[in-house]
Amino acid sequence: MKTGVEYSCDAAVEKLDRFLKAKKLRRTPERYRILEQAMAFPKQFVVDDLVQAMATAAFPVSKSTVYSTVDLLVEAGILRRITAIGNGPARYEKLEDVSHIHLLCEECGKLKLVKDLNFMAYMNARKFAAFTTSYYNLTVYGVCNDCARRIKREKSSNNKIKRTTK
Amino acid sequence: MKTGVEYSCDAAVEKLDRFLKAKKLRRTPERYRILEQAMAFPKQFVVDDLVQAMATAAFPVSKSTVYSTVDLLVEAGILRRITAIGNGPARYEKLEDVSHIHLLCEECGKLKLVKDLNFMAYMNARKFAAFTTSYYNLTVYGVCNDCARRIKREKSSNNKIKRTTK
DNA sequence: TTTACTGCAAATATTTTGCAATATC
DNA sequence: GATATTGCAAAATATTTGCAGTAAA
Repeated sequence: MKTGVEYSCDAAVEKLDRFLKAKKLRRTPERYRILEQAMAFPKQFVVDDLVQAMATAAFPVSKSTVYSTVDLLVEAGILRRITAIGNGPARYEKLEDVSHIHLLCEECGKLKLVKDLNFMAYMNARKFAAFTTSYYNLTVYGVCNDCARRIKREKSSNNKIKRTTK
Repeated sequence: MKTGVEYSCDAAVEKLDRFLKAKKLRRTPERYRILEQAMAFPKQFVVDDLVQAMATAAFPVSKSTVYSTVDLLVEAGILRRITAIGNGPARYEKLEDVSHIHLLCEECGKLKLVKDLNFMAYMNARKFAAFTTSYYNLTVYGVCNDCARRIKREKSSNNKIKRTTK
């Protein structure tokens, strides 16, 4: 453990503060520095990304600590845990991104966030029987134009090979 | 491998047929029996569920075979692979269920499917720039009434304990 | 007859756990 | 000072891979 760290002061930090206080858990430097790095990612990240980011930020922490901290951040409602494509490690994203529509390319795994005010208004008004909503996520699976082009190219070059070898 | 199996004949079977033919893969009994069991699950299932179901159906297959077969079924557009809560094994569901709204309780992990024609109509018309949609999934995270009641009960009994020990 | 498929076991990947040292409250 | 947290290593869990025997085309 290390000491003497100032904490930057935004909404997520306050949220973590409240959470730790409510649960009578400790405000360690590790937890606040990991939160800082997590919020700095422009999009989804995995545990190893955070371990690396911490090392780069001259505050190396163990993988176990990152695992336990992201668990806390999920419980505190700051991050969301997702694993959408393939078998890789779990991915995390800021909960503030969640209400955007997620466009996920099934070919390259790239993710794009789209804001849709109609949809958000509809969902905010929508109630479900016997269920209290905390948040929602709409993911659209498909193929991005880059991959569509690439696939088309590969197909046509396949055809050429077949034709010439006949 | 075993032989002499008749294949039941519904949409999913035909879909698998076309897929295997197109990819020049083999129509093994294992693949069709696993498909049959997968379609018989009323909701999400994991690989081990399928292994067990096959054993119960007097057609035991290895775990590797089930793994490779569900991969095929996902690729064929018959199943969808999901892992929404916790770190357990990957879960699968029929793609025909996907366009329903998924209500997922974050406490007990129970899933309820809700049909919403307004939402489906909106999504079917919705186009995204530089992206070709194949399907979409709306998951609503929250707490089901059963869990809400349980939590409330636990809280009030906690308060009682605190009060008496003071 | 050719080669894809199955099933076993071993390898790999991801996450959790036990425990000693240490920092927070 | 009491105990929650960190970090290491080992354990547990989930999935993939290599390979020999076998079945589908």
